Order: sequence, then C-alpha cells, then structure tokens
Amino acid sequence: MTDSAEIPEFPAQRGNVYRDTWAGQVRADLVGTEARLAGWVNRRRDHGGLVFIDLRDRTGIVQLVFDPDDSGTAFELGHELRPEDVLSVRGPVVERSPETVNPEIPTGGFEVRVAEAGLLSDARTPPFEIEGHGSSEVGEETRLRYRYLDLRREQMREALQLRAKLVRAMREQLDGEGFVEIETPVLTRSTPEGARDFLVPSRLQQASFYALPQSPQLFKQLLMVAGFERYYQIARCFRDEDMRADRQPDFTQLDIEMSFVEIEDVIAVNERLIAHVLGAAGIDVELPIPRISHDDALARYGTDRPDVRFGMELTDLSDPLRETEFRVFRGTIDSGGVVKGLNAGRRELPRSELDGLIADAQELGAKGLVWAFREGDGWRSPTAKFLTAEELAKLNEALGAAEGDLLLIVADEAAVANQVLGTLRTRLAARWDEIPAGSNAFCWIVDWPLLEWGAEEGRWTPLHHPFTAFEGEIDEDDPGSIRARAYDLVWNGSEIGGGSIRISDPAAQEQVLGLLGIDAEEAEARFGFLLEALRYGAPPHGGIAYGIDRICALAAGADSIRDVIAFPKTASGGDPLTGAPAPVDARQLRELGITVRSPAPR
RNA sequence: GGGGGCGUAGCUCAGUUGGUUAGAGCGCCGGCCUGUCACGCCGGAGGUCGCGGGUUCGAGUCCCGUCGCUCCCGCCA
Repeated sequence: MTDSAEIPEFPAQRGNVYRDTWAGQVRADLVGTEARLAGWVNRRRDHGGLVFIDLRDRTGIVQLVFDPDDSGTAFELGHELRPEDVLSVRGPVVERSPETVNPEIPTGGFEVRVAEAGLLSDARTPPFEIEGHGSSEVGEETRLRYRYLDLRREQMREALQLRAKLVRAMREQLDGEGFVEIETPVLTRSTPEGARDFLVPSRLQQASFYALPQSPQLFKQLLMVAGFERYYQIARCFRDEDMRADRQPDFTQLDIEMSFVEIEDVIAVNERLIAHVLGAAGIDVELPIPRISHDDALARYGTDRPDVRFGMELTDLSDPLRETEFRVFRGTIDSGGVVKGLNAGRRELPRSELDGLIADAQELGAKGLVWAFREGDGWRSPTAKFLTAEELAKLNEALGAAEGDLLLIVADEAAVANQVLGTLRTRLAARWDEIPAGSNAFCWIVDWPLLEWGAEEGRWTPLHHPFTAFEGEIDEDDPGSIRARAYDLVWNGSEIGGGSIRISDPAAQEQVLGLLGIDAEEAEARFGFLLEALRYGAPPHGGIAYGIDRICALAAGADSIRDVIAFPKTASGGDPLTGAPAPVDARQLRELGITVRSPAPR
C-alpha cells in the first residue's frame, strides 16, 4: 500500500462536528492546514516525553504526535490512551523530516501535531489485537463472537468496501442497460423441490407456513409475464443445507431476468456486466468468454466447473485398455465404467507422498489410484507388471507422457473417476504452483443435459430447475438425451452464476413436470400460479443468477465467503455474536400454536 | 448423515514415554524513556489444559462419552 498515486475518494466531511479530514486523506495537499480527525487508537508508542498514536478510521491510518511543547493537556491525554480508544483531535498537518518518513503506509510522509484532543470513548482491552502480528490468524469463532472488532481489521474493512463497490457496479451496468430493480417477497410459499426450505410459522393462519425463498425464480418469471422485460434484484436467498467455505444458509444473489431473448442475448448482456463489475475491482475480463460444453468439461476436467487457468487435462484411457488382461482395468470397463488418467507432469515424489495421493483418492470415493512414472518406453510403477509393453506404450501416447512424467489413473464409474481426478487435478496444480499467480480464467459451461437420473429419488431430476427450457422436442423414451438451454459462468473453478432460457409455454412446462414425476394435479397445487400466469401471454424469457458472496470472495482473494459477509454464520448455522438460533419465549410459541419438546422453552 | 483436523493464559501456539511448581511470543498492568512507526528497556499479574466420566500411586498426555470450531463427501431444483 505504498502507491501514493491512488488516493481513494472519500466523502466530504466539511461541517462535521468531529472531523473534517479522513485519516487516509492526510497527504501533501493538506500540509500547512489544520485538520480535525476522529477514529480509533490503532497503536501507541509512548516515549515518555513524546507520544505517537496511530489513528485509524475506515480510510486508513495516520500518525498523531502528542508533544508537550504543542499542548500540555493533549499530551497528558496521549499518555493515557489505549488501543481502540475513540479519539477526536485537532492540529496542523506537517510534513515529516526525511529520516522519520515511514514508507510502509500511504500517509507515512506526514503527521498531525495534536493541539487539542478529546477522548470520545474509553475502550476495554479487546480480546484480540486488531492489527495483529502478521502470521498468526485469530480463530474464526473468536472473530465472529466479536465481529464488530474483527471488522475493524484492514482486511475486513477492505473486503466489505470492495463488496459495496462491486454491487454498485452491478447496479450501474444494469441500470444503464434498461433494467428495473424490483423487490420480491422474503415471506413466500414453499415449493418443495431442491433444497430444504427455511420455514416461518404463520400466526394468523396456524399450521400454515411461509418459506424463505431459495431464489426469486418464480417471481422473476411472473415479472416477465407482467411485462417488465428487464429485471434485476440484489436478492437475499435462503437454503437450509449444510455449510461449506462457499455456502451459507443465507446468501446474496444478483438475480436477473430478460424477455424476448435467446441464449446469445443473455450471454452478451452478461459478458458486458461481468467485465464492468470485475473491472471495478481491477480485474480484466477478456471477451468473449470461451464456452465449453457440459460433456467436454466433464471429459477434460472431471467437473462442470473447471478451473481453466492451467492444463493437466484428463484423458479417457478406456479404448487402449479395452482388451487388457489387467483385471482391475478390464473389469471396470466391461461393467460400464471408465479408466481415466491425468498427466501431472515431470515430478519427483517420495513413496510416502504417492501413498498420500492414493489415500486422497480413496477419501474422494475411488477404490484406488494407480501411479506411474514414464521411464523409457514403459513405466516405473507397481502396476507396470500387469500391463503389456504395447499397452504401456499406448497409454504413454494417449497421456502425452514424456520421460519422468507422473501419471495418475483411476478406474471406476465415470462419475467417481471424474470426481477423483478432477479434484486431484486442482489440488496438485495448487500444491505445485501450476496456476499462474494473479491469473483469472472464465468460461461458460453450455449445452447441459436437462435431466439426470436421481438414483436415490428413483426418478429424473433437473440439473438446474424444472423451469429450464430445452432444445427441440422432448423424447419421453430417453429423457437423458434432452438438452437444456442453460449456461453457467465459471471463474477460476468456482461456479459464480447460472441460468437458462425458461419455459414460457404452459404445455411444455406441464410436460417437463410430468417427466419429473409431477402429475397435472400436483403441478397445479405446487406451481399452479406459474402455469396460470404462463397462459396469460408469457414472452420468451430467460436470465441468470450470480452468487454475489462468491464473486466478492474471489475478487477479494478470500478463502471463504465468510470473509466478505459482515455477519456470517458458522458451519453449524449459528451466530456466536447474537447466539442465533435461540429458544424463544413460551408465549411466542403459544401465539403460533407451536409445541416444542426440546430444548424446553424459557 | 459420513470422514479428516483442531480445542492448553486475553490472542496465536509449544508441551517428550503418563511423573515435581504447565511454558513461549504477542497482548495486559506498573516503572523508565522526546522521533518512534511490530518503538525500546526493567518488573509484574494472568491457567477449571472445552466439558463429563473412566484407567492409574499419579492424566494436558491413555480410554469412553459429549460440546464447539474447521475442511471435505453426501446434500445444495
């Protein structure tokens, strides 16, 4: 942060009772003027006869000098100050003498000599240091318990301010393209399908419940029927599923829908949008964003959200091995599975790390993992003895293996092989620094199947949602072959957005619901309002929804979306700060007609 | 629902094969210090080793249970 050219824009503070200058604003142009600042004591360096205080506000840090020659009373106060005390000061901005300049901070060439100071709030010693000592990170639970202190840290201040900037850029771009921002309800109706709903009991209609929206999907389609044509919303959404580093029970979506559009129209608008939004974070997006078909993504990267910043693509080795005598491979192929390989490049790995890779593969669901190093025309590998020289040569060729390359091979059901190798691919690339630092790669995943067979449910289930439009006619005998008019946007291996053209023909909608095992009666009960609306003149329409938390986390370089959410929840859905979720008064429950057995209400 | 990791001072952590009074850095408190910026120097306080039970002459350490945090799988239309 030594780039003094970049002076952030701070709101004017003239006329404010406590402050006319932000800490981060103390620069050359203020030298010789008198400034009033207010903020928190970041650090104190007390030299006995001279006290330095680093004053922190939202914009940065500036050094205050408390010198008895300037003001005896202020000096006395300076002596008493402790970290996180809230302070207001007045005094001249001066340039520091050359030997006292601190090149580490933007305001390091200047300081404020305090003529007058007031303690606005006496702070208790914080449970952790706001500006810590580098490497040691405070535990997440402690951070969340005192989130208001955690948010004082530079990293969190900047993350939330970046988030605000990105959201502003979203509105700028969409407003400029004629979109209308419209709010949809948070208390709405459960439309079971997909994720588990959060339910809210109705007091006025007991035994009935609202559901919090998993997305504004149906409302935005109704808005298209209503003729708004271009809609967006920064929408809070709720899903009662288990958490991850990139999943919270409540999260924020940029929800967009457009009428009279086809895939190309939606993609064009969204490429401009994403370029503008990420441009606000200083990230260049090269347009057009490349497209990869869903099948290709699985074949080459083992996942429908591939990280395309690096190669190490997967190779299907089933063909060269179709006649092999090696039972592990042959058996898998004969029973409909695949043998897939990954050329991890030239590596020297000790046996212990190779064993570790096998353990990783097993943890991910594989029965095992074959490793090999190309050596001459064959392999150095425990598995080499089971394969003929001819097979080894074919495999080396298929994998593009050069001398010394490490080859990793999984034989399993296609889904397992892809999951294992796809995960190892990204893990190993990260471990071996194969991902160019600071690089960004985007891709659209297109040409999705509409449905997949849900073995657990024993029926076909949508890959996106039941309102996704499809290509051509529906083949009732082969639902798996139907292609969806859907697209996902993937950034560095994270799915940041997904959408589709929607079904605007009520008959087609009923047909798809039928494939999902929802008959006309049930469809009417659950989605009747949508089907009815579609009968009153629905334009062709489609849209997309972005995970704002994920976009911000990626833009901020954060490992978890919790670092770009002001008050996130823990992995068990709790908030250590407020104590939510919590029992409620017995009276509240009585009013709702709810009986709770355990834990006992207060 | 399943698997991995973690839980010791306010914070971040170390703690040997089960063995005397559980340590370090930072922070905190007191003193000294007029150019520091992770200020420095001297001194000091601070512990239910997550919680409960068990084994043992003896448990931070071993066993069982439980709670919490975290990562992953399942799940997330």
